[in-house]
Amino acid sequence: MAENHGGGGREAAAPRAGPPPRPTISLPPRSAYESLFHGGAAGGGGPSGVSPGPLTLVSSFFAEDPDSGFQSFTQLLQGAMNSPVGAAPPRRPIGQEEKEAERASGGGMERKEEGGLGRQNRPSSLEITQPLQIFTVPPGLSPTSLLGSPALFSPGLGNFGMSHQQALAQVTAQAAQFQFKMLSQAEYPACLSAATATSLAQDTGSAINMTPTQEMSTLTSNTDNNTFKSAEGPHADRRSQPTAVTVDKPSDDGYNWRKYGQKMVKGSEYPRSYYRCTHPNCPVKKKVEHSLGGQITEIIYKGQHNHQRPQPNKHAKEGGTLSSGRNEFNGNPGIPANSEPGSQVYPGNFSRSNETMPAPSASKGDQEPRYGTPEQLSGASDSEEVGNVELRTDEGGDDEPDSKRRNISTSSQKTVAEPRIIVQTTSEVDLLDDGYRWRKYGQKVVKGNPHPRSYYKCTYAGCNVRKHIERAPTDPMAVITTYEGKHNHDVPAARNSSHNIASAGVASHGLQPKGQNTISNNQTSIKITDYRSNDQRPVAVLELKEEHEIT
DNA sequence: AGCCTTTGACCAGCG
DNA sequence: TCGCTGGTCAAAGGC
Repeated sequence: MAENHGGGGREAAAPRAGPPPRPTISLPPRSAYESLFHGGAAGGGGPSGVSPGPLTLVSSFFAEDPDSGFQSFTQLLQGAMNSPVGAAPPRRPIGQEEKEAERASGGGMERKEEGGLGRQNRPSSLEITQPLQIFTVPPGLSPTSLLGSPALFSPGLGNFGMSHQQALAQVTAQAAQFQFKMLSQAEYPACLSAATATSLAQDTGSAINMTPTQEMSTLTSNTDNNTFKSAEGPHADRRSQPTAVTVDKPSDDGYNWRKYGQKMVKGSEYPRSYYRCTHPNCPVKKKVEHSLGGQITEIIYKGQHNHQRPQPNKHAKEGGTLSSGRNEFNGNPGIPANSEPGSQVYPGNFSRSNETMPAPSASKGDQEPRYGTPEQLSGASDSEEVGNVELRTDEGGDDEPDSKRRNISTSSQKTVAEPRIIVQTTSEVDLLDDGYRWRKYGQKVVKGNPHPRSYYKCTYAGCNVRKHIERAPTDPMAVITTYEGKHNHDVPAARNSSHNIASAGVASHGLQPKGQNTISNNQTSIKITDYRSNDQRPVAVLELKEEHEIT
């Protein structure tokens, strides 16, 4: 094994400064999510006539579910804080998180069902019919101030200290969790592990327009604290056992990969291998970090497969691994060809057989869902894998450091028990692609938020539309996008026609800021978006518009 | 023969 | 400009 791939000692493995612990998002009971997506009459149909105040509207947006213990947005947030699922307090001091993680680690990575995963009744319909909610911010109240206002997110319920970023993180986390629960409980046996559910969700993602994958990350972030309790039930005991990653064939994810490089990376004691999909013209690559023992410590996927997963050939040379079931979770998780760009991290416990994780299948339609059959689900459960899933976002640019931090924190500190699988897109711009072309002209790090807020200008000549993007401190996939101005041109054809499915996906979900064209120059549109969805569709969107007169 | 891995070298981005 | 670093190339060899 080449130690220093680059040779010449160029890749000195100087230990990197301790990474900031990963922020975690605690999750509320799923009912909150149902509230979110089943917003009833008040929010569902959109207010007609009188435009309600932000708080009113948002509250109605998140309420109305009879099953929900939370009747308002505020309560939703409150629920997040008190959620037994997200046992970790929302804004727990970082140090405490680590301590808890250590403590839990010592206790054996136990994961038990707690408070709801797989237990609560689920509505049968997973369809998100909630239209994009838009409300008008009264003049004089800027979106920023609105978002930053404790009153918006925690009126009267004791959460006044919460910043909008924190609230955003929680909201998105809740939305994500909602998805997961919906799927794992409504669609799958209670014993279905999180990863399994994810896989299934991915298979069914087109139908339900969302997948739980992202919330897995969220859930897994709790896993770091070992607060995530899987629905494994009797298998929980097994989880308490140290789970060494035994995925020694990182390419066994259903796709064919060719290794094209390996090198030591700074900050990691393990070599990193580079693979690319062997399918012609498929841009997908993945990076795999191994421990010296061959255990995978991290897998980072980048790009989207533009083809279906190769049909399994049980008589092929890899039949041995196939016979035990591929580690589908290792497959480019949820990166079907038509998924929007985005990034997810899928750290998780790999089963002892390392091949049992069902994975999202890129294939749909006529192709039988290999990865989602009840048989597989049971198999997955029996194999004790999954359940420990942490979804993190990782985009090329700004989040790269975060990825590295995770790498250190989990791989080094948690040994190699939980490889993280990351799906990485190429850039923040891609992630937030709205069809237009943007040039980044600045970014700024805001105190309290490890993710810089980035500023973009429309590159079209004469167009002065700008947008800036801010990520929730706890979850970079939770994004606040603020548009300023109105495009004086159409969406560039190239982007429209072929850029990526992201645009289409976003557009189809109301994220494509079509409204932008209707936004006057003196209008600001803010979107709070959680892109954490396996098909890269937003799982939660809150759009605010600020209109103010030009005097 | 074709595909894969290995591995030294090169390149580009960034501070 | 320079050094560091991550990512990639491509020749060589193995299966």
